[in-house]
Amino acid sequence: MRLPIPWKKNRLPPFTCTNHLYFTTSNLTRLITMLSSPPPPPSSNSLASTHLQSSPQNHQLISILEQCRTMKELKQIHSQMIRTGLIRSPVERRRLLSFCCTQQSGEMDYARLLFDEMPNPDLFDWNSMIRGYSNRHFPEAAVLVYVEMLARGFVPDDYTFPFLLKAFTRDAAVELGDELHAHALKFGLSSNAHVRNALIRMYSTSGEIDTARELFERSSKRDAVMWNAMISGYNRSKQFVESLKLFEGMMKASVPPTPVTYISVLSACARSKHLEYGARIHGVIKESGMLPNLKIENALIDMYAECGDMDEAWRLFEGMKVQDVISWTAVVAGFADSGEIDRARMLFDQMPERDSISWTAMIDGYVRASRFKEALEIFRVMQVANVRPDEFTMVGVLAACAQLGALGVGEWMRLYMERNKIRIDIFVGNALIDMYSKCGSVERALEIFNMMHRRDKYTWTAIIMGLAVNGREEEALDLFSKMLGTSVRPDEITYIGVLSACTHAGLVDEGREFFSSMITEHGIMPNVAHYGCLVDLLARAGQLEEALETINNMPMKPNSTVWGALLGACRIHRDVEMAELAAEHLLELDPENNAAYVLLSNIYAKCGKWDEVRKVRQMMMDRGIKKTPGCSLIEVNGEVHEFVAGDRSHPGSDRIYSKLEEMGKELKFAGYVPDTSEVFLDVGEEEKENAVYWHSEKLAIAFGLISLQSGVIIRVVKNLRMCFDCHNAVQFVSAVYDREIVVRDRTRFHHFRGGLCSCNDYW
DNA sequence: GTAGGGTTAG
Repeated sequence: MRLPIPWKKNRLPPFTCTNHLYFTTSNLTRLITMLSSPPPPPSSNSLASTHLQSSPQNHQLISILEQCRTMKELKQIHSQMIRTGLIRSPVERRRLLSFCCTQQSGEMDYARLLFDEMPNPDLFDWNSMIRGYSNRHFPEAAVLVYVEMLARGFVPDDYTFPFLLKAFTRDAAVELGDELHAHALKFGLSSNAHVRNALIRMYSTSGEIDTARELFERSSKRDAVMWNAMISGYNRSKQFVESLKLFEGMMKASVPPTPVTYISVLSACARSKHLEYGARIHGVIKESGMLPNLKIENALIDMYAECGDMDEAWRLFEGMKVQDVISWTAVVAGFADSGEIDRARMLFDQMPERDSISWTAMIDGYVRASRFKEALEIFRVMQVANVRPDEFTMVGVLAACAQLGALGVGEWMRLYMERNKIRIDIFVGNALIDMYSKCGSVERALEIFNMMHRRDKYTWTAIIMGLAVNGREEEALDLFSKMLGTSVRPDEITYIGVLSACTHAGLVDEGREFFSSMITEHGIMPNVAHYGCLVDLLARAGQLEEALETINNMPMKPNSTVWGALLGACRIHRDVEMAELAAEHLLELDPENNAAYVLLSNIYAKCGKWDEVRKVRQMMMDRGIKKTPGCSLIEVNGEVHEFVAGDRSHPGSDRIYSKLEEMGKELKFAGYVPDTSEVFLDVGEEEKENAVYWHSEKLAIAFGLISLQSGVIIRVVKNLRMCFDCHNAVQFVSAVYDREIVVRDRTRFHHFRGGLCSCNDYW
């Protein structure tokens, strides 16, 4: 079939007029051919139905049908219609079908049954079916009906495509968009404004914003709706500057903006944090006489809140005659974002009505405020309130699980999603990979990665990072080279993952190579974090001088992470002189950095320089600097337990400490010697032993040994780096108690099994 | 006798 399609050749190759194979090879066409069948015989009951309709009983039924509100009522009416024979009237049948397809309460399964019973469905009925599936967000089902319709010899009209395309998700738009566009052209419908706007929307959904723009440009008449469609298309592709430019163009073309125009433009200002422009638009809106208007006011509140002007957002909110759930959510999210999380919570509790978006905004607020347990707690309350979480919600709670290292809760979330039919879309998939990686369950992370159909740079970055910190550096680098074979490009964060893989594995040469190919091959200029990785890589591998040289030659000012990396390596390599230099720079940049003091004193202590240790301690006291207390989390039965060193606040404390004592004996029997070289205090040997005995991770592990069945992996999350003694002790525990233990510390994972650690003592 | 554009969250 050759199609007379006037279209630019280089832009849309699959259906330009030169490609006449298109319709014969496509999936849709194959389906259409497969389904093609002779049309059903014409109905023979039209006369009868005319006769039936006139009975008084049927008149009554028809008027009840007109007022019908629920499916239950509809089904009753339907059965009566069958009894009286009214069902044979095509008009009344159609009314039943329309109800199912267009009403909120309508059911598409029932619609399909009705439709299949229709002797002669016409184009209106086919459109109704398509519209019904579309409204319920079943694009695939809508397309199938469309295909069936073509196979039965019907020709779509200018209603068909807007209905069909309305529900298109990104996947559907990518897969079928071009082909359906070709159909619209073939049927001569593409110049219809409704069809064209539907196509513009569809292309901006599939990411082909330039194609959308081309449709827009090629239109002879552009009304406000078309401008709006194009502006929101740019919003959808996150090209906010283009949205604003287009709005300017609309003004120049003297097309009067509608409320929707302003809502879209304000959204563009909000998301690009363009407060000044937003405020100007605010002025224009005031003059337009469109206010008060709930939706515009909501957009204004959102714009001010996102741009950080909470005073103005709050003023607007308070001045509103009516507020809806969107207005409330915008201020709650605004306060949460600006750091006033408790105020946000207070408002949240006052909300007259909360939907899943409001709950999600609150959950995300807690996550951003690093209050992860509260994020999980409010998710629980959300379920009590019987509000159904969606994909967005799950991303938030999974992030909380990731930070807490709460694998059990994370697993529960995944089951929950399965049971509640929450899809693993690309965002949820990425969040799951991150959660599993940060909980040390890299196998599960890989499972998710492998089942994802679509992967973006965040997907690849998450899995590369996950493998890198879990001691599977080679696989991380393998996946990175696989990533380079796809169309997804790495960004600066991906390279942090790649470089940390090299650091953890001590792959100095490879790391150097990646560092330079990042610049030469991908045009990514290294930032201070990349230099931090490079310094870490060199220093940890013992090339301290070279690391220092790198710092001195950096094109930007080194930050505390960079000096911290050098200082940390000095601890491993016991280089006091270099440590002093690094600490000096570090404290100059960040005088409050308690980790620097602690590291320096650790190094002095290791080298037996007790006078120096005392000096550092004195300095800390003089300056009022306190060591961040070590803190370890362990999850048991879905509850996260928290321990700090020497902690006795846990209800099971007595049992934990006696377990700890027993552990000490067992470990010593197996050859473990406490390594007190890093103890911060200059005290007697016995006290030092106690000091390391009571480190938070040992408490958490003792608790894990008591409360978790044998065979269950003990997983602990620690806020600081593990000390040498704990690392050594846990290796012994894994052998003596035959337990797999996973500890996530500040920088990486340690998987202990059979007396060995996945980090090969290189951390 | 049906329809097109929009806002709050990752």
